[in-house]
Amino acid sequence: MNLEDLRVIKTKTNLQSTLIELLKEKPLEKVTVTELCRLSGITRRTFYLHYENVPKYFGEIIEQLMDELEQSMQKTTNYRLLNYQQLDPKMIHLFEHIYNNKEFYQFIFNNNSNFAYYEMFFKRIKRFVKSSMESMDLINEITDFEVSYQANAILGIILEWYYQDFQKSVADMNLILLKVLKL
Amino acid sequence: MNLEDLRVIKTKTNLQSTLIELLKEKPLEKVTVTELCRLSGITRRTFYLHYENVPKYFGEIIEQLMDELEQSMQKTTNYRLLNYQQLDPKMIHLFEHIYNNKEFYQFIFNNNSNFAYYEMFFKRIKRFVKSSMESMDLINEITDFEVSYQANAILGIILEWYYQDFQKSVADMNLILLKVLKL
DNA sequence: AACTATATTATACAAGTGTGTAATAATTTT
DNA sequence: AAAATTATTACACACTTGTATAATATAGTT
Repeated sequence: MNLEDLRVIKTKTNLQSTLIELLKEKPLEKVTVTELCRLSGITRRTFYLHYENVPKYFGEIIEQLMDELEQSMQKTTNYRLLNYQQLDPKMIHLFEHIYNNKEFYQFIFNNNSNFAYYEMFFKRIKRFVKSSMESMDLINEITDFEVSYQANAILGIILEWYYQDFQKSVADMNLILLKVLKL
Repeated sequence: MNLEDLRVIKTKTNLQSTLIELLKEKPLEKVTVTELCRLSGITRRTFYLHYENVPKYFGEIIEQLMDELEQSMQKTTNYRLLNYQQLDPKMIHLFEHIYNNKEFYQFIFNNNSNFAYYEMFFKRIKRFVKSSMESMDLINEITDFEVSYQANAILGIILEWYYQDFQKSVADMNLILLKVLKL
């Protein structure tokens, strides 16, 4: 038995590319299932066979982005997030990934966006922060509150970057994070 | 000329109380304008004369909640958020307010929620953190990045509290915040 | 109390939503 | 290559949405 039917793959890739195209013209909340399907050349019925609605569907695309985010962060396996003393240039990968995918992160932080997207982001950062903390501090137990605190703090910086329209360079963001962690 | 017509006040209070009632039965995304208006005894046309749609309308109610939040925080004007040395019992007002309005905060953090609600929350916490930081540190300039970092960090703790279904007591949360800020 | 302003209603319409059913077509399995 | 499986289609249905228009009712103003 195959993992995915060829037909399914075809419909899904069709849908995804037309959605990406549509999002260059209009915000997500203006994309209707009807239009998406008409442009993709598939029936609405088929869409609903796979997904609930447009925002939930977009959530799947965001999950793909989050996989890439995680890979970016894992490039810096041995980097210690809270080791303020030395600036590791590898650390730059997090902000680099975000900058390279600005458009998607703008959808996540957009006013009409779904909170679920933010949560996906949050969860991945938490995972990264947790392993960073654990590799640093082998003595004490790290609580979920500490992890959520640190992870969401970093997200706060990223949010601020977004609010300032990604004016700051990736290198600047790197320094800002280090400075703020030291605080 | 009056600030608000009596008729307007009547429709708005009607709508609000029926919405609150409806939200005890079903999630926000299942509330339709049609049902809301039928139960409120007003026409759909009237609803659209005042609001855009149900989620945006609910945003107005959240703004009211945010006003209450800000009042709670202002009760502790002289409390210094980052003064780790002494635990001020007044500080409890923040978590107290959240606990007393659990149901609303569950709507904000809910998976199908609008990111706009989170942002409203974030903005208020930022304002509080900014003034706290400014009253502490009169020498250095405080950047927006530092404020967003601290504010969202606190929101991270609140989010974790929500994930753990508000099991921890208000007093516990108070201690957790202090401990984590000291970290 | 009469006049003016405007909020609300009644009604209608084109469009989109989510779901059901049976027929058809493409893919996988044997 | 034939059979079995299942994704997709075609069509239909009740429902919701957002907007338009004219009539009505209710408030505020003089």
